Amino acid sequence: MAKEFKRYLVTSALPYANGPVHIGHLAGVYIPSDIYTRYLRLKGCDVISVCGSDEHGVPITLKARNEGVTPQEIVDRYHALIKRSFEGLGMSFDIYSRTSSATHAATASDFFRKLYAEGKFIEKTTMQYYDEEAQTFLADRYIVGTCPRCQNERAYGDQCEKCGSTLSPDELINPHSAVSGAVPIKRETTHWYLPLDRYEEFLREWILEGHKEWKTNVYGQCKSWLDGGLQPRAVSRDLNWGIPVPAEGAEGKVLYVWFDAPIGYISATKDLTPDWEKYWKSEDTKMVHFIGKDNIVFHCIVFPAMLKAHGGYVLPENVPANEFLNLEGEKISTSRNWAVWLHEYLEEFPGKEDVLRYVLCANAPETKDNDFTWKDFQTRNNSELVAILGNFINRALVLTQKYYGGVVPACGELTEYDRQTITDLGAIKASLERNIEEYKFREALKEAMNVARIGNKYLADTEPWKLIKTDPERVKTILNIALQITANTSIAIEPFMPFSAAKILEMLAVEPFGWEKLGSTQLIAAGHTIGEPRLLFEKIEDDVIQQQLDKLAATKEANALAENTQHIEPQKDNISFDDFGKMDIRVSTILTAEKVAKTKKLLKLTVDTGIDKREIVSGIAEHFTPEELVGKQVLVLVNLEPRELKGTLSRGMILMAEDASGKLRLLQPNETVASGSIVG
RNA sequence: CGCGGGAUAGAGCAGUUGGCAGCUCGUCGGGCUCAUAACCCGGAGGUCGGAGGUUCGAGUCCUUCUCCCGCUACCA
Repeated sequence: MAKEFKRYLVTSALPYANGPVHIGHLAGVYIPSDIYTRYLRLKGCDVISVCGSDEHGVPITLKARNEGVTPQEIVDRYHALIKRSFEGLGMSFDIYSRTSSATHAATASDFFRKLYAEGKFIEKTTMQYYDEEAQTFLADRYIVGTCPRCQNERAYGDQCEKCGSTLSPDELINPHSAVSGAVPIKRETTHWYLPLDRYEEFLREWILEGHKEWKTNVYGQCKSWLDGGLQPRAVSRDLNWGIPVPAEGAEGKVLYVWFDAPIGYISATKDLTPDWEKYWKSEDTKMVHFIGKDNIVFHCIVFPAMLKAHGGYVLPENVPANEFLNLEGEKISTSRNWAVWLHEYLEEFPGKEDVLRYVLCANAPETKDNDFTWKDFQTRNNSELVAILGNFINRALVLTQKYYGGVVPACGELTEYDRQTITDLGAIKASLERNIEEYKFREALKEAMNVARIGNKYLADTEPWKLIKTDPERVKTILNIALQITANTSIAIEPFMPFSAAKILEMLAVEPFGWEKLGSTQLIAAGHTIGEPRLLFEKIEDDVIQQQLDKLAATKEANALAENTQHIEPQKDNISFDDFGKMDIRVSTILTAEKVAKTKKLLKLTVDTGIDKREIVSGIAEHFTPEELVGKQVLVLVNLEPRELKGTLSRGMILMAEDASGKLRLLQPNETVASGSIVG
């Protein structure tokens, strides 16, 4: 049943070049991808691993505008930074390319041109919001206005975050551009669309029938999209940063990043080797995309549809998408600087590349979101890497130096216990292989560490330091086996911790063995002289961890400060006293409060307005618990047009003060007054 | 609103087709003293998110509810 493949093509999600790479990217995508690639190389497979910077798209142009530099300067800066830090971590891409390269421009253009010429696109003209001041069309998200449902003045063109309703830009009251603040106008624009619906049947068959082995999160997501019916998706945008659309009447239009970026995998391969077609166009190539969960749809639905439309390309054999990694309990956020940045880690923890690789793999979010904490980082280093792996290597080497001056003793007759140990060691290879090939890297890493566990147990049980006094001949066999196990650790951990694997080889003064030797007890010949033992890992002390925690605390403080000093909304237009008089605001008492089922933000309140007792639905559930509200006096606008929210008629509005960070506070009289008291 | 994923020992996770709840770390007790106070053995610790159902038997299958994350700007 398992298809035989002659070669492997491994891709890793292209990092977006508007910021550095952080531990979330590493745990989700790059570490698994590198483990997989190194494993295949070690086995002697024909494998290439490609990656590169994704350098187009609106956010980069906005960042450039904010900093007053060109988009090219932005991507140059981050491409260099990302590339360098990947190298520092030992990422073994065969090529790390970029989408602003000439090769990529040509590849992406050709790709588009072929689909265009063959009539694979459809053309649609629509009215889009245009910002005349910034001279740019605006994506839905960059239009801000008042929500027609809850009156929130900072609703986005696609959604109001306050009441949770899905919007279109047309529904916004008083829309303005988030880029310049200008009032946008409607302008006609034409775009090309890839009709994904035409590939629905093919995708359904290929994924739902053909790839039931994909991870549940990936398969489930695909099924959900396919069951919901696919829609045509625009492949072009009105923007001046990107690859120009190679078609009639396409001035000022570029390829949309989602169309452009995955083609980057192809152009990177072209930059790597003239033989690139072998990897992309032979049926016996196994292509694997390493991505994060937010990219599932693009790599499982959209890109395969593109490849299918083009024809001649292989489709991914698997897309092992990971979930997300949190940092100290909170979502990693580039804009809020809540992250551990790879380039900073490499500077602050020199020589500890493998520690990060280990911790991120051992705690990788393979089945659900996980949390990275510095405390856990320290524990894993101290009680796993130092205590189990480093310590075993050190014990074996130090004993050999002490008893035999560094010359490997000969292996004599084996005891039953020796044989059992060798059998246990031999079992690791198959299990390690199975786990890596099933993309279960966390489990695989544990298995690799078991080599050292076996070694520690072997030494503890055989006690050579005692036997040396009574049976020195037996000790030779014991240390020979201990050294063979040491050599095995180097093979087993290489995909995960290449720096440490190399150090072990160096200390043993031997050449790399290759994967197939894993489990062998004939790796080091008797009489061979080993090198000087050095410590493989060092303990990480509390103060080092504390420094990192302090750094994060400082970030948090800076964020809070920035939010408080954010710009104050400008004063609105004057209104007449009559206008003001139309508002009927009353002091009211909250009688009951409960969460509205199936919503995040809504609370259903019963209030005594003095006039009557009425129900009000309010989008404040994220700020107040029902319990703390009951009995409180609040100000209520009682003559607001009633509106139905989630099945309840809401009659009135609770008045709140909202600061720049979006936090809400109740407004109440400074001492209790009778319900129904008029405010004005 | 909808759809997808998740909830299992103090922490982090595994649990294949239903069949005696496991692993790593931590913790407690013991052993060892070659080793970076490291290593080895043993113990304690779980009503498997809540409720209901199917079954001789449910962590696993069904119904329902709650909470977290994603699908939705930056973003893996």
